[in-house]
Parts: sequence; structure tokens; C-alpha cells
Amino acid sequence: MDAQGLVCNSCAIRHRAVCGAMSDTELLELNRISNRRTFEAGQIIMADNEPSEFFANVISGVVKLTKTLCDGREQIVGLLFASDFVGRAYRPENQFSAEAATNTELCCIPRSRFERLLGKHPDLERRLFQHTLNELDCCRDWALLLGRKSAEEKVASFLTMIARRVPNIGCAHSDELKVTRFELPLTRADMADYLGLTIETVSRQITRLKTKGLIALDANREIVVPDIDKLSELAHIGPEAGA
Amino acid sequence: MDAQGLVCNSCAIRHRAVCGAMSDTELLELNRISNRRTFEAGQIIMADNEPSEFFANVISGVVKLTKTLCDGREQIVGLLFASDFVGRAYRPENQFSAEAATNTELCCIPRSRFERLLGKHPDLERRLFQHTLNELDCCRDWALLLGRKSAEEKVASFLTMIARRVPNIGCAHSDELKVTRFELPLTRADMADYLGLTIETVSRQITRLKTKGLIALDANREIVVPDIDKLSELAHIGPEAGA
DNA sequence: CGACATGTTGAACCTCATCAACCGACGTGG
DNA sequence: CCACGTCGGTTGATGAGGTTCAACATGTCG
Repeated sequence: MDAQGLVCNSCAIRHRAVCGAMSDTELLELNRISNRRTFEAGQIIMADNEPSEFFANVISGVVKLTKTLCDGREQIVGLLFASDFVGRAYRPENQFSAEAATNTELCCIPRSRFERLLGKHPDLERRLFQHTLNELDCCRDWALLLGRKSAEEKVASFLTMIARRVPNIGCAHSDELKVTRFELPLTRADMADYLGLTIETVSRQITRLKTKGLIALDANREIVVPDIDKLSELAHIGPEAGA
Repeated sequence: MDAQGLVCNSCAIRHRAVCGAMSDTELLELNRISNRRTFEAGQIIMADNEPSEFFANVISGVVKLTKTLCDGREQIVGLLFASDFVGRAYRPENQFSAEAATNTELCCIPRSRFERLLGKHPDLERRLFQHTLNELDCCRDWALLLGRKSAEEKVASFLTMIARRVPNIGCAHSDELKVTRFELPLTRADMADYLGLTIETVSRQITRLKTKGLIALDANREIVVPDIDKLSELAHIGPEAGA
């Protein structure tokens, strides 16, 4: 039974998440074995190379997947947003750790039960497969960014991606003027780890974009983008890439 | 019917490729709809953002997946070796182009027929899914490399990965002395595009490894690694990562 | 208030990119 | 047969883009 007594049926991410594959009756079954959990920013959800006993859907918040070298260098190899799936099917442990980047709400499902479900419902498995294919596409976009883009392009790419995937903050003129406004879900340190840069470089590039007039900061984490097209042009993002 | 009259049953990659999921009778079906094709080094197999009419298994050779920025910067976002799968299920086009890095032999299957097969054989789909999961793992390893490793570590990582995935060349002392010896399937330019470096840096790092005694060159493309453990130590590769 | 975390800015340094010259192998055509 | 161009690769000199180290600013919490 769901911890909060909520039913999957009314779940905010029901249609976009893997559960979108399931019929109402199947959802009842899923509902019985899933439970919501919250993680505070910084908490480890799944540890590197340790078996985890559950899978999860992200309901709200952002989860970062990180790899760490023995000498402490760190790289974020994936970001998960609402409706994304956490965990590695067919293998109990990941080769990276999953950590809450912000306060996060997850819908958790015990590993064994979910795998049984996968075996029974080909539609569910197919849906998860497609999710994985999309993740692979994103990862490859990111490889291009990490290997070939300048610091400025990296930061601009990151901001355009976040603008697309994070709920926008309404403001008076947002609709008429196409102003985009959102809260950064990551610290400068996390941004650096995601972009293959240092904190200082990220900070400098942000002030550079600011002086260029491409973005404005209402607070350290609150970004206003007057013209998202200009920003993404600077980012050298191909058609529909970036997330 | 297979072009060479070969049956899948006796295929060299039968057990490692996705077809490993299929029974003998199913293989007969697969055999009817598949055909072998060869591609010379440099030939495009699937073009960026263009629908391709077939999927394929790599039988021999190496295929590179590349993304190109509008200004010509290029990044290889994946390498495929024998038994790997080419193509994107559930979507006719890729967001990158697939190109033969060496002379390559592929086992091609028409897109529509293969997708019908996928629908009929959940085992096949599961197998392809697992293949995709592995590819995603590799891609994330590579993100760590691209984002956080030095040029020397990158080249060392690349060589250890290739040593593991490419058929080794036998030589007199290879067995007793644990000497690894293989042919590089990529030009320096391709290596640079894979590692997020320039040709010159790759070349310099190779000569550096040579003077350090970590590798030796019999020819430009023929690498001898006296002690693979030392090399992979320098590469800072975690447990079982790198491919 | 002080301690701590997050973020910005400055100066010096270093890795790697850039530009350029050069080498050897190979193929081609006069 | 040799001159020539091309391709893959190496090496050198130079400089720019990012890192590193350090100081400082701001905000939050006990």
C-alpha cells in the first residue's frame, strides 16, 4: 500500500513514467507494492557498486548519478527529473551512485517484485526499454558536450537543458515576452561536476553570460532567460538535443 | 536468404549477439530475413538523422558512432565491435551517424521485419534491452573519461579498452609473459575524436607512453603492451570499467 | 555573534590546442 | 621510372582556455 494512501491512478507522473504502460487493473497491483519516500538534498539513494533493494520513479526533485575516481575527481554522468526511472534492471548494482541533488520524492518498488512485474508485463518492459534508449541518447549528447564544447558552450547548453526540464517559475511578463525563468536545481559544484569543469570556471561563465545580457540572476539559483533561442544558439545545440 | 549461404546457426557471433536469445527454429526465421554486407573503412552505414532501413549485427570490424557540430567539431560517441548491435529500436533514425572505422562485415536485417520479430519474441527484445543497458554503462564510463581525465589517462584508458575488445595478435612470448599485442582499429584522428583531444596530443601521448616503456610500437597501428596492468593503473580505470 | 556552506573574483600557472614544418608510405600519371 | 600529390603520423613553437590557489563576499544556522 502506498505510504500516503495515494493511488497510482492519480499520480502526477503517471503518464510520462514507465507506469504509463500499465492498465488500471495493473496499476492497482503496482499500487500495492510501491511506496513513496522522500530524500533530502545530499542523501545517497543508491551507492556505487552496492546492490540496492529497490527501483524508483522520480516524482519530484532532481537525482544525480555520479562516478568518482579514486583520487576524488567526480563526474555526474546523468541527471534524473520527474518521471525518470532510477535503477538498473537485470543487475542489482549500478556502476555509479545515485544521490538526491535537491529534496526529492521517489516512488519506490522493491527490486524482486518489480522484476517479477517486468517478466509478466511485456508492455512495461518495453516502456522501460524506451526510457533507457532515451537516456542513452542523452548520454551521447553529453559526450559531445564534454569532449568538444568550450566552457561557455557547456554552461549555455546546461542552462537551456534545465530550462526545458525544470518547472518554470511564473512571472508577470513571462507569457507575453517569452521570458523563461526557473530555479537551478544544482549547486555550482554540481554544475561543474556535470560539465567537466571547475566551480570557478562555471561561476565565471555565468557572470560572463550575465554581462552579455543573455541571462539575469534574481538570486544565485534563480535564472531569468530573456531569449532562450539566443542562449541555445550560443550553446550550439543541434535539433532537439540536450536533455 | 543469407548472401553467402551461411546459416545463423554457425555464425561466429551467434551466442554473444542479440540473436543468442533465439532458438534453433527461430534462427531459421532470422536466417531467411538477414543478409551479410561488407563496408569499407570510411563508408557511412547510417547517416545522422536519416531513417535507415535496417538494423545490423557487427560480425567483424569496428563501427564508430559520431556526432558533428555545425562548425565541424566531431566527437565519437560510441564504438561497436563484433557482436554489437547497430541501430535504434522504436525510431527509424539515429541522432548520430554510424560509419565503418575499419573494413567491416555486418549482418543486416530489414527494419520492419526485425521490429515484427521483436514484437513476437520477448526474449529477443529483452536481450536487445540488456545490450542497450551495457551500452549505456559504457557511455557513462566514457563521460567520466571525457570530463575528468587527463590526456595521458585518456590515451591509456583507450588502449586498455581496445586491448580487451579487439582480437589479440599472437606472438612467440605472448602466452608466457602476459604480453598483449594488437592492432589499433582507429586512426590517430579517430582516437582524437573519441577521446576529446587533437591528433597532435594523441600522438604526443603515445610517444610519451613509449618512452616510459609502457607500450611499444611495431608499426603505427600495432601496439605491444608488456604489462597491461601497469597501463590500466595509469588509466585510473575502476573495477571492470572502460568498454 | 561565529562557524560553515555557497558563490565570486583575482593572479599565476599549466595543460592542451593551434599553426606549421616535416617524414615515410603509397598510388598515379607523365 | 621518377616526380608529384595525398594521406597518416610525428615533432616543435607558441598561446589561449581552464585550472589552481587564494582571498573575499554573502547567507544561514546554531
